[in-house]
Amino acid sequence: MARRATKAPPSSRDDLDARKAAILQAVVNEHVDTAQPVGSSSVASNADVVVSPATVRSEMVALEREGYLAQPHTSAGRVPTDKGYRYFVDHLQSGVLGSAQQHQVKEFFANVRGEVEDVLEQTSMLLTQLTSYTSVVVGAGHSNSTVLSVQLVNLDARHQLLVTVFSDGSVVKHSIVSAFDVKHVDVAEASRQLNALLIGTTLHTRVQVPSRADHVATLVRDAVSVLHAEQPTSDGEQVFIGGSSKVAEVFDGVETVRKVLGILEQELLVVSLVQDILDQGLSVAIGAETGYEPLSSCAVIVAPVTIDGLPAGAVGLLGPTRMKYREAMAAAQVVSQQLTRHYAGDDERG
Amino acid sequence: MARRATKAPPSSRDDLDARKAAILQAVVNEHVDTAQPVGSSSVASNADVVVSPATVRSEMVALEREGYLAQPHTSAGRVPTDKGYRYFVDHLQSGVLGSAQQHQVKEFFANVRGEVEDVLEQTSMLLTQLTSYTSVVVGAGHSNSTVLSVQLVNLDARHQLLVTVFSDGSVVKHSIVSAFDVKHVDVAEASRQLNALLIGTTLHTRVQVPSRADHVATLVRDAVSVLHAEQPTSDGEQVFIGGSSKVAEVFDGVETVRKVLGILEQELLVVSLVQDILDQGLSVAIGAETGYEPLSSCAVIVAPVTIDGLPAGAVGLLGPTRMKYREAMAAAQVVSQQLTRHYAGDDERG
DNA sequence: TATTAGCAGTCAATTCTACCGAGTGCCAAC
DNA sequence: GTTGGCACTCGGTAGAATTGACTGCTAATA
Repeated sequence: MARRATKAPPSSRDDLDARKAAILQAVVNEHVDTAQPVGSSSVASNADVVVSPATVRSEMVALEREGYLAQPHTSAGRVPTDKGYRYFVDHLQSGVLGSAQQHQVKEFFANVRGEVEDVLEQTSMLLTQLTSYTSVVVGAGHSNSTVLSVQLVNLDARHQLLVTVFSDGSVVKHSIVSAFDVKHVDVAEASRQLNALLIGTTLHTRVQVPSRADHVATLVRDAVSVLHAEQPTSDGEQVFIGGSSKVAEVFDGVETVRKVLGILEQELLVVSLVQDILDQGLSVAIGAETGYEPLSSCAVIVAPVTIDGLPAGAVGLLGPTRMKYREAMAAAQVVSQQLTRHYAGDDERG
Repeated sequence: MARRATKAPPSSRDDLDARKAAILQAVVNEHVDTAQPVGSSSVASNADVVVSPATVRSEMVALEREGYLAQPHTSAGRVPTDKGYRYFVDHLQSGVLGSAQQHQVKEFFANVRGEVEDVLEQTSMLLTQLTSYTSVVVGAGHSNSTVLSVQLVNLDARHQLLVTVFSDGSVVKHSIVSAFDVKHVDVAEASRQLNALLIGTTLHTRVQVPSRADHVATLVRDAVSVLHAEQPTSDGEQVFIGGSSKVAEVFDGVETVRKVLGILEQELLVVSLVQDILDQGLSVAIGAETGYEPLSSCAVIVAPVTIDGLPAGAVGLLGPTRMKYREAMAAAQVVSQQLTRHYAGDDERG
């Protein structure tokens, strides 16, 4: 077990000597291409590997023992494990987008207009087009935004609608059911008071609500509480998922397809999946790293989007562990950067 | 071809005598259950068919000639064609929901609160739970609604947000990019004028915009045009799709799954699919009747939702042509009725 | 000592064959 | 018109044989 290294010492626990690394990379590249287990001879024919198949074989035995490769069955080639992909990704020199794709991205961001929601949704489609993987775009919640305006509107005597505009350009509505018939003048007055109370605050800000028992005060209290109640569930993040049909293209087993779609259906879960990966400081989660068993054969690539240096969402790509990491990561990165720049107060505002 | 009928005359072009009908129904029922071609003997053992397999066989030959059944290959049983399913559906005595499911629906509608969007989304989940099929809920556009309130909000000097509240409780926002720096007082004044102009109108109403060249008038013109521009694309309908992962459960071929998911991704297309079926006065579209080739092995069940007698959306279910029509149609019908009742000005307002 | 060629062994995938059996169409009998 | 009987068809399955892409091991080599 404890063999002494001669030239390139496997310095610590997670480093392979140059030859093993080259072999591992060859295996990953080949397997991503063909979806088949790869054998020693095809590795040996790789330009970066200058030894014979026999040597490759003995190295592969070592790589398997160390958990980077696995063998589906005795007389088959090797397949990368999650750990193998992890090593591959960690030692990947970041790629660049093909020029056609770069052009496509440029063109896209030069031409998008409209509401943030539309831009984000279209961005997700763009990502899917670029990579052929399912994409996710998460828009930030308005927890950092301040209130620009609130307005109470009478739907009928018992039902009011609270419309709040935030500084990030998002608009939310909340309906209020009153226990008493509300007069128009009261709504107008409550609206006025709410504006005075809330403009400039965030959802976190504690505000002093009137404690009187009259109709207007009750309306104001109800409005504030319904607005601030939004907190716990979700911060109003928006999720846009593009190309879920790619799931059926990219995974083989129907069972896998079902499980992955089942995850994608739950938007809150997708948000926290992306968030968790970012929180761990990762840009890729492979297999079990995603934290969700149904995604054990998936890899998720994420890239944060910021506005004025603050986190403001993320873009993501979901594919099989056997995915084209270099290209996909490049795409995610470029798009997230462009998106960041697009909202850097530059010109357009959603 | 022109055979004279003795007892139950096949009155016109689309009617089968009682025996053929019984056989067709038996085939459909069996096939829906087993997903296998159905043979003469298993049909003959059905309680509603009182003849021998040999007789069944000769009838099945006739049914095949008339296009109700098909034979995958010579020595296999029969499978219903789209036409066969169509006959089956047309002559289906409407079923009722199981009591457990009825209870579930009651409970659901007794407890839902909140914004229309949330209710509709949850309704779609309910439908999926009830039937195990993918469900679609389409919320009406606000083409019939009147404007309750409009408000212009300054995001910054060059960007304004137009927030419009409709009588159906929906809120839409539109962003406006100004060619000049806008003062707050101008925004307030424009807001006032817009309210005077638009309250009570629908999106179809022609309004008289000021033709002056000053900043306020320009803002008002921009706001009106951006609001009315919404028309052509979509009426602001909302689509909620639940249980798209069921697609992978219910269809066998990965290719079919991909095609169907590809359709479901295009929300506008889903809206018009549902709308087309309703416009044809149908409640079920089978195979080619859907009008979309990728859905050729699908059936779509729809049921309209009304508010005050006016169409206000629809619920739908998408499954394989080989689907449990009775149960699914019952579910769609019950849910659409409950939804209609729920918004019949009863108590809660979204 | 590291590398390599050679070789025997393993095992999934493929092909072939035979066969079974579900189901048909036809026909003669009822 | 209905039925039982019968020969026929043909997809699906099961088993055996074959293939071939691998491996691990070992002995020779640099």
